[in-house]
Amino acid sequence: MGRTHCVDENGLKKGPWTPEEDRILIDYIEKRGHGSWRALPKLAGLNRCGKSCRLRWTNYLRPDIKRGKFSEEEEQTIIYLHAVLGNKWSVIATHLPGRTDNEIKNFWNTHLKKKLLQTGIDPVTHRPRTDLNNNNILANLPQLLAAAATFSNLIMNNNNNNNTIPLDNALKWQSDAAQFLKIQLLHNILQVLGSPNNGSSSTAPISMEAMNILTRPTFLENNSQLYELLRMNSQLEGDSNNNNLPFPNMAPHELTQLHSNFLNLEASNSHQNDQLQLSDYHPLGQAMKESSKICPNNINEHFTPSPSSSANITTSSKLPKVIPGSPDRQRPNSTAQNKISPNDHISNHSSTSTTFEAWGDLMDDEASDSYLREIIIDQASPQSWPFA
DNA sequence: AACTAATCCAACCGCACCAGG
DNA sequence: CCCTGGTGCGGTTGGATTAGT
Repeated sequence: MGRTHCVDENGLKKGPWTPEEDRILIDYIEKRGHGSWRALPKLAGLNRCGKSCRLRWTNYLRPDIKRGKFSEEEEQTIIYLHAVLGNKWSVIATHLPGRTDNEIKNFWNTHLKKKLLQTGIDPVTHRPRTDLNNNNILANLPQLLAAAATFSNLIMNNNNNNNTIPLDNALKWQSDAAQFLKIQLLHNILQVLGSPNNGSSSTAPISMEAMNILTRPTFLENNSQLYELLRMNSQLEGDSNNNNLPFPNMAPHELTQLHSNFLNLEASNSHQNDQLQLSDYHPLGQAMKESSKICPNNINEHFTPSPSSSANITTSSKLPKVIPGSPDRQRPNSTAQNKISPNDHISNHSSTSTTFEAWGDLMDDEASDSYLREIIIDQASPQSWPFA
């Protein structure tokens, strides 16, 4: 694996290491230590550059390197730390004994990135994906639904298992994430319903199907604020008679307020006063916080978000705790409880009707909308919200 | 069985940082 | 302060392997 055998301009070998070269390098370092990497190859009798030797040792030959698959715990730690630190692989590696930065980086790029994307999370920002525009929202809704459903189901499962005490923070985090996804779904649906130039020729049928779901008594009961937002949207579209929606008696100023509230949802992701911090939700983060109390410089030294990292975690909020999002990692007992199976929606449910039904089911979940209501209702004053 | 596409991952590249002179 | 060598780090490459047709 790796590169072909070749020789650079100085006659030094490049490419994959042979077992013999490995043995020479190990023998030398075990006896004398690596010392100066530049001098090592000559002293050890290797026709390699020092850099190549260092890389081979640190990424592969070191005796304390752990091989094999990453555990679930390691996965979650990586995603958590990536959200906090960005692509600081070496720092992340210091929290995963036996794993190298290179290995973690590769694992991230080949597995975790995709996993997060599948669950509707942007792997760069660690927020729900924002690359879903009016034209492709319908195609992507199933994924977002699957993500939200997965979050919800995980919460349910954990609650049912009386597992909440050690996982309280993590569950809250997940709950927040699920609610956040719902807000995003609403936002996206409103876009579809409300945009006259959404590029879709199926606007009217979608609206009707959506309305069928949204007018369910249970949905209405549990999500009245959402419903009013939809009504408002309908009115903005010119449906002044609100033929499709109830609550026909809402005063114009109330509509204006609702509109304003909704815009506030989208307005900003920067000025947050009551932010939740990742460190409040992940055990590692809590440990770090404790550590920083003992040694105040510690946390800055090790956990200053990279300027290039858009995660900017200490100023963002409500990042979802990592969950086993890929279908093959679903908990066995979660399948039966799934109102929406991720598999179903990703692979089977292509109709908008099914999508909206699923969304309706999700939003009907009585345990899931209080936060949503709170957000919508409380939007009277400008408040930051991680809506990208 | 043969071919192609997708995935994996060791290794390389180039830049940045730091310490010593 | 500047220069230079050594090292660390993040991004990228490309051959090997695996999966799919």
